[in-house]
Amino acid sequence: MSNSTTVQSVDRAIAILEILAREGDSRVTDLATELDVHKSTASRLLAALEHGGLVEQSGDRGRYRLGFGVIRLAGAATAQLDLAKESRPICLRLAETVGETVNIAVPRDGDAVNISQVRGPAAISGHNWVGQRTPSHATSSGKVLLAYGALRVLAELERYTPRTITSPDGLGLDEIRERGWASTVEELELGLNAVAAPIRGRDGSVVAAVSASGPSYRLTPQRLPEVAARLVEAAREISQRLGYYR
Amino acid sequence: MSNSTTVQSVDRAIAILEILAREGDSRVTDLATELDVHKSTASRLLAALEHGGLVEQSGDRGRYRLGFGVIRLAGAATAQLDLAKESRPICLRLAETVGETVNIAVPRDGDAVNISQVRGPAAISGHNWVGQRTPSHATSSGKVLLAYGALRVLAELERYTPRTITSPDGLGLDEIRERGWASTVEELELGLNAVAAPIRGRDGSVVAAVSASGPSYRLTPQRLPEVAARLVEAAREISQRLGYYR
DNA sequence: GGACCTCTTTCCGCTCTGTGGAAAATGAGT
DNA sequence: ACTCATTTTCCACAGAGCGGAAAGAGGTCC
Repeated sequence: MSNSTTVQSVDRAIAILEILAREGDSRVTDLATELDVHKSTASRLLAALEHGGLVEQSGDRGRYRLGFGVIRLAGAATAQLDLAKESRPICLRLAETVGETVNIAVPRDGDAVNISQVRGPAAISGHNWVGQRTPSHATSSGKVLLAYGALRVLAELERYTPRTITSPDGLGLDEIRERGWASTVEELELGLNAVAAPIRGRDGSVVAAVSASGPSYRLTPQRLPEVAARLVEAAREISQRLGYYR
Repeated sequence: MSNSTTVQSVDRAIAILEILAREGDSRVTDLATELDVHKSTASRLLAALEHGGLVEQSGDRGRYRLGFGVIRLAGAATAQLDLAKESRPICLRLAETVGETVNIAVPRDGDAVNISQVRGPAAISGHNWVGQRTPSHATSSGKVLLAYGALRVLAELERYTPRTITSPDGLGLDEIRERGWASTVEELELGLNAVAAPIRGRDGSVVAAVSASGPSYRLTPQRLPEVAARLVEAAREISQRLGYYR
């Protein structure tokens, strides 16, 4: 990744943000001087940044400072960095203990999206799920997110295997909440089983799910409760690291 | 300020930040689709944002998320918004009480820079100081920032009037710290007097000064201690609002 | 209130920067 | 090792961004 594949006006806009962070309130002319660009260029870049909420005018016309949009972005960044960072060591340990692939999934636009993965030690292990959207009703993470209200149940549930549950009532969301974990037995793919538990954010709402998945010859239905207990404990620990105390 | 005076590539870069805030981890192709631009355009915009620290790659090549630079900018934005917002009502009241122009000044590159102002009710009042850099040794705010270590004393101090103090030892910084306020008597301009007190941030360090200034026929040397007492009280109140408890 | 000054914003012609298409590079899966 | 999908880099070209100038806006002074 070299400097030749960048965008000069974006570089300049970012430089404006840096100057405002360092200097506070600044005028168009001062920013133009410091950037070594024409005043109208500085004014136009500031207009774009203001339109995006990253800078705002501080009362007097022509005086600019960083805007609230920056704080909003940082809030999202902090939350995302926290979940990835805090879950990593726990997932590494869990994959060793359970012997299967461990994933973290978050709710996104009606699907469960896997944001990280640690493979188990077995020679035969499943897909790379990172970044993949998975249907909520046919995955254990998805069912957790549905059961705790982080995702909405659709009226029509698509079939992936003969064992996919296609009726909303058949998902057993009440039982999942009561039990504290969800599982799937060859509902997404033949030969693939999984089990998941809910991760809570600071305010107690379920923000993600931690799951273990593996081939059905290894992760048998008989084994699911034992693995679930470990996932529930891991989810509790991750939740605490995110600031949830109960 | 219309949409016609913006910069398309900056708009696109900001849109990428918004998508990452909403979606979390995203791939180049997904961002390109959502932005309705070519993949190479998305890749190049991300490269610029990554170079500026606002996004980072989340382990896997081609997967991007918001970066730490966003959190850093937000930290600066929060600090700046707090000082302006919290000091405003207090300065409004103070200008009425004291009857003179009230300013807040912060240390910037060796000078005291005025970031806000409330004019007193008098018909004759001074300059608009907002945004103006003032020499630290010849202004009351500057002397406060020097006395409490927020600014450094220069070896050579420029003369503005016959009354300007041009020797570093003559500034009386020890006395200012002991007294808790600083003043100037026609040291920056003939006929202009001022007095200032220190504002502390959350960690107790002096981050700004609140001052009152006016014509020397009104703000006489005899009146300075009384006005100073009100400024010290106002500074204490602003400091508390910024999170300083002592 | 008018004149003057300084700064910001908007307009416009021009050129150079950003774009999209294609090729090269890269990484995952079998 | 091969295949495939995705990302990154390269390059020609045109249109987006630039700087200069004019218009707009606000403050100061008389």
